[in-house]
Amino acid sequence: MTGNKNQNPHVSVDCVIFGYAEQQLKLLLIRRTLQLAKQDASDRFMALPGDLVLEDEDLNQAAKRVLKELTGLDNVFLEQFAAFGAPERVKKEKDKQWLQSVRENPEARVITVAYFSLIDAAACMLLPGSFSAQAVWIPIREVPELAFDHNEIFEHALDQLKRKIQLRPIGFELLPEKFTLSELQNLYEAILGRELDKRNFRRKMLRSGFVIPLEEKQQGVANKPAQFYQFNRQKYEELGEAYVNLRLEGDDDYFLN
Amino acid sequence: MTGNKNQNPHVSVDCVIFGYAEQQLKLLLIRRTLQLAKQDASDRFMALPGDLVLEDEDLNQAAKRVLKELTGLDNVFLEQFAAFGAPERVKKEKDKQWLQSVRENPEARVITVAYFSLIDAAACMLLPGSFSAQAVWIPIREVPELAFDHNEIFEHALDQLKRKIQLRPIGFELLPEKFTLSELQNLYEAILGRELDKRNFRRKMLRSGFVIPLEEKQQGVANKPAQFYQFNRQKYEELGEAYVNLRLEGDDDYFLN
DNA sequence: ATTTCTTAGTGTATAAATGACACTAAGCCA
DNA sequence: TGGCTTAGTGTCATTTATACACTAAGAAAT
Repeated sequence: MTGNKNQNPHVSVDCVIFGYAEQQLKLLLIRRTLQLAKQDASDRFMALPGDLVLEDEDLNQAAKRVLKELTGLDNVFLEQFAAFGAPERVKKEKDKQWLQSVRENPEARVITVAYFSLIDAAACMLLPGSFSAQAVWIPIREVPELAFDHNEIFEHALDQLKRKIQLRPIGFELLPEKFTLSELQNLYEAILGRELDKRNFRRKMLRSGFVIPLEEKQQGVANKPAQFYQFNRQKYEELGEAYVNLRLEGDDDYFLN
Repeated sequence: MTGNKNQNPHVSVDCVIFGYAEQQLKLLLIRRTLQLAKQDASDRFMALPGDLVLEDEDLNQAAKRVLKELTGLDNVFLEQFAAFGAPERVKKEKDKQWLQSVRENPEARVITVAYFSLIDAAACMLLPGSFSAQAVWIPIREVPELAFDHNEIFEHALDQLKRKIQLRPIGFELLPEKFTLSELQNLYEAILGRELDKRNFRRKMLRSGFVIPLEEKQQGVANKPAQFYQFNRQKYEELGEAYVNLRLEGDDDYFLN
């Protein structure tokens, strides 16, 4: 965590950072380590990256700062999605030791504002620097028990992502500049946790106008080389905050008609 | 505001409470009055109902408490939608005097968690009691300059409502138990700020299964009496948090396909 | 050179939803 | 009885959704 001066000890931000690598959706977690290097219970839990908000800092700024310190990335998708403020959320036995080692007032109630972020995992070298901790990518199906109420926050973020991805073309944030439609489909399948029909998926994406084909094709693959595409950022920006129909077939969890 | 003991001076909740009456969508606001009855600048601004969170109180509880104290209503639609935490949000000149009269530490930065609520305005008699203030219903097109960043919070809530109403059948929360389809359409038009085709609207609502016809009809109206309907709460509960396609025609702000 | 393997890429038919549009029905009142 | 007002209804053309199976291209192995 950052230096202690000028922190607001009552409000923090936590970031649920999603990345996509090796055909899997992953979550960026911090492996907590106590300075004292003594093994204890509270050291066993990984946590979402987060920090107390500084006294003169906006919430969004604070989230950006956490993300930047950890990943080196700036100007990536980052959106507030909920505040968590149960009085007992930082008062569980499992978290006590760690809080004592790192907070001036470990008993204080802390309300946290949660953000979710989508990044191209390949484009970010992890900088464990200022967090005095290690950052690791964990596949979302393998997320262990986390510190505080971070499992709840993560689940909430994943729900959010599943919905939002069908209302706004944000999936592209997880991919590199150029990508194939199969990669894009794979990503959607990883997020939604179900398989999609290839032809319907391609039709939907192409008609939406958010993917534009490049001249380039894959090279040196042991099969028919795939066409590369690019995200249509201009159209995305014209969109503003509006929603788009990107609903994909078979989502009984979503639309029931 | 409630008694000062055990408040967390750093976190508040604010409620954007929508009601529907006289064919208009309205916002419930508090007319601030200083105990001292002296006229000053900060007294001119109305504000969203809100309060500091108590030390041992969950955020949702705090919002419920504010709503209950003000309207007497419990068990109504109330949903967190965003946190606002700009450092300067409580530091504008216009709000200073009022803060001094009501807060122990008027300089303190306050992060607020905003909720939006939908209630049947007719079912609630306003109880200005503990707020030492008057509550008033203001049509949403006539909302004046408000205290703090409350205009921003309100606009945000209204956006949210416009979208959400097309993804979940929450419009009914604003109506009495029994209502006519024309009333329902009117409500949607008031929220969305545009006119809808009567036949398409009725088809959509009836097919959705969220309205069920009653035996009863209007009485004593100077025209063909309308059928009464009821909201299908059972189907709503089965829905859980899932989204439904309730999109209405002509929403260029929403879906662009 | 031919075969094999693997992933890319394509089209159609049916069903359902959307959107545009105009007249009749019922009751009250003058 | 006629006039006023709001309720209530149906169709057609277009678009969208869904289910479904084969060919194309390249690399590697024989």
